[in-house]
Amino acid sequence: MENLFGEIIDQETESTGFFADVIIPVPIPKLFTYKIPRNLKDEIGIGFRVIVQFGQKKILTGIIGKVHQKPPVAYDAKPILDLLDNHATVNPLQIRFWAWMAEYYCCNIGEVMNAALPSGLKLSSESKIQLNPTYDSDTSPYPLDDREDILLQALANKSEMTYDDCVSVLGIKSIHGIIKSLVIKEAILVFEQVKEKYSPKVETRIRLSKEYASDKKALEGVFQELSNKAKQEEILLKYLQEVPVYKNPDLNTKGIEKSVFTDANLSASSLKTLIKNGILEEYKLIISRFEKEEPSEEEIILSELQLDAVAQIKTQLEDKNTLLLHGITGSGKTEIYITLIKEALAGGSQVLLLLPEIALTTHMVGRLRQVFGSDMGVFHSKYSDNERVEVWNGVLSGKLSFVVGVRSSLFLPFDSLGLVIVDEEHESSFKQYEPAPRFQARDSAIMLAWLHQAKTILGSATPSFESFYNARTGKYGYVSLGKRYGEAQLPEYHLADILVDKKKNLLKLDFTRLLRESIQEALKNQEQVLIFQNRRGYAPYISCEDCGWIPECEHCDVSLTYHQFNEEMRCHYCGFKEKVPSTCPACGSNKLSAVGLGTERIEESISLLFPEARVARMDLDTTRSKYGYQRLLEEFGSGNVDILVGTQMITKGLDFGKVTVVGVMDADRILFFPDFRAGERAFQQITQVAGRAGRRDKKGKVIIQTRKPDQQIFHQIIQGDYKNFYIQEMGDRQRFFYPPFVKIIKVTTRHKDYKVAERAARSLHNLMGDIPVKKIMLGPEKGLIGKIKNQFIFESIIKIDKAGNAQAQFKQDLQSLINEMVAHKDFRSVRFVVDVDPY
DNA sequence: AGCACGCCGACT
DNA sequence: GTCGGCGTGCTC
Repeated sequence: MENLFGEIIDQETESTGFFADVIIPVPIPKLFTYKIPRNLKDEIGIGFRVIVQFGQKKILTGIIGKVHQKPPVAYDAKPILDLLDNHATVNPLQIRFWAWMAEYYCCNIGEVMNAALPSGLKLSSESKIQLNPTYDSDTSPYPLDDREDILLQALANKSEMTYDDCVSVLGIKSIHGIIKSLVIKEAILVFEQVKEKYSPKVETRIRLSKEYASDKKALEGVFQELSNKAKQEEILLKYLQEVPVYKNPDLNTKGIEKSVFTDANLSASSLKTLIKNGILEEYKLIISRFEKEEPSEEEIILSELQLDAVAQIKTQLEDKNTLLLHGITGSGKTEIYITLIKEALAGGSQVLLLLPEIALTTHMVGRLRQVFGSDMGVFHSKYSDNERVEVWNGVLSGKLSFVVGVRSSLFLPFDSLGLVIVDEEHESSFKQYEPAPRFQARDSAIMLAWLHQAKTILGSATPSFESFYNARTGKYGYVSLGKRYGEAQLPEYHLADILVDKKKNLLKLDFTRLLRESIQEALKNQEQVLIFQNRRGYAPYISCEDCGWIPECEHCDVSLTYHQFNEEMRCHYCGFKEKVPSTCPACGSNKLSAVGLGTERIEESISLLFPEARVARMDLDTTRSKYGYQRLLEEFGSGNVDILVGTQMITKGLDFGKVTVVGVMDADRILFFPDFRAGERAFQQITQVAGRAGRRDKKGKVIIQTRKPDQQIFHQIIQGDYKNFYIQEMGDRQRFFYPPFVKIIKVTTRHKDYKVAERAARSLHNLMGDIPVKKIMLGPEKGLIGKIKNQFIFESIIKIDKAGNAQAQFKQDLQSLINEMVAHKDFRSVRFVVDVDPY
């Protein structure tokens, strides 16, 4: 600013200038301040999507977090490049929710934004190159080398190329230097192409041109002209048949889908001619990806028990914000939910129902769809991005005031929630582990409800200890639904001792005699059987019978999982795979055998033991596709399958009357998992899968295979004695300082060098010890899996006093410790991950 | 997280 | 000699 005049002007623009603190989807713990161009000043506000440049070249979508007039002092703010919408995409309540989540779960708000916005609402930018129009190879003073020449010639045929295109044209991977050199030689230009990813679904429709639609005479004239053009006449007749415009000219506005003609095998070229001659016209209509369905008028009839529960829920929610609805499987929770949802909607509030992923394809959603029709949004993890954006926009526009969805539906743009329901609240899949934000959706839902001054209902047949504890201490309301709905009775449990059968030589392919006989009987009676084993694949690993050699992953500290179907061994942590060797690489023996049990192997065993039975398997591998799960369910429901083998998945939502036998292959595998929650989970999983047995007219049979049948937990499961199990386990939790008596934070340290990882973990651990907060620290220890993807892993567990703000205090100090550590030159490349309430 | 800048080994 | 490895510093 050399002249005075310029300086004055500059100061004036600065003092009256507007700035925006923008949330950027990058893991950096702050907002970034951009200048708001004068012409956008009046159109912009909190929650608007904007395009900004970040760094040298990246173009990103940001969300306005704050608008102010304070110019930054230390740097020059870049301008906001553009505004994407004329409305806020994210509301202020959401921004508060993001900020809370970032703080509570120790991550950056940008990471929350990344998880929250469907990627269809985030622009992507891609670097592309084009020919410099002023470039002329004949007059250019710079000679090109071979590669540059090849690239330039490839570019001559196209208007633009991406970096990836260049890589494939040249067949080498480092193209940056070549591009840079071409830019210097003024042969090409580099630019950033920004594209909106969401595209609405468009339907091509056909209608009569205006002049014929309302004018019968004119239309008759057309028919006369077409009298010798049979194909065109046929099309026109077809149209009039579908859309009787002469009866009601208004019908013409919507016309019909173009596909009607092609489906009827009418000539496409004649249709084209009619359009060209202006008799018909073609137009595009933006349509919804979701089919319209009318809500039913049907009245929900509640049993006396259910009515009573609804009344209790309402009374208790008068002075409690959160309530636990404890109802065993099949106790009719769905109807209770429907009643409460209807009432909340009638009062003008929005409603969110969270379900675990695997429960989302089951009959409950079907039932809700029947009742609420397309007024209900469904938010799936298997939905495409476009579908997600449509649900988002549906909520934003107020068209959808009720959404059923997985944990990420917490982020939808609700502005007036009245009720949040978390069903199957004990499910561990409500916790997100990777990537950040590592949030617990059930807990976050309670926070979200609080922000909206809404009520939360947690539903479960086997509540998490946290929730049950909160209910018993009066923090939450509590309503219990004791009886099974209808006539169904509790199943009959049997413990089958694997070791005893093995000694007596009665164990065949891992099936005890009791289980085999029970299956046989069910098959005879044409009843169905469920076999539960919470491990997919064929077998956990392969081992050499002679020397005990076990194949391990080269990059991770785990054994490779054996997949029989392609004779491959795979690492479930990094994806490394290898063919099964024919002989043991350690001793040369050819006695390599699979050890352990996966669903795939059980399926195989069943077809050997019961060759006449029709077997199916339900696990992650057989339900990957969008409708895979549903297809299997239908198959089983229709009776085309006698025995269904599966993981966790079969414990949810299977609601068929013909299952009389449920087998738990290996209860010990759940029970002896090295984790304080193992008992709780075993109780939940076994109870859940047992709940699938026996309905209406017949008592079911549940056979639990174990090597230690005399454990108390089995008797509590058999009695359905959740409360006593709880009281006993809680004694241990209190004695050994586990949740819900303390808050747990897990700090993971990762580095490719074992020594560095260990030293960094130790240093941080010691520093954490000095944080003045009441706590117990464990570790740092080598992770349960000591190495993943060539990174060595150490973990510290910190159990923090629940009282006061000890946890908040600790997290704050921890953050600055980590910053200190990372600033130290020895630990610069060490990764520290904080997981709050890791479970 | 990406990405640019900057300083040391094995190759046309 | 250079290409290209990844250490380190920054992003409004």
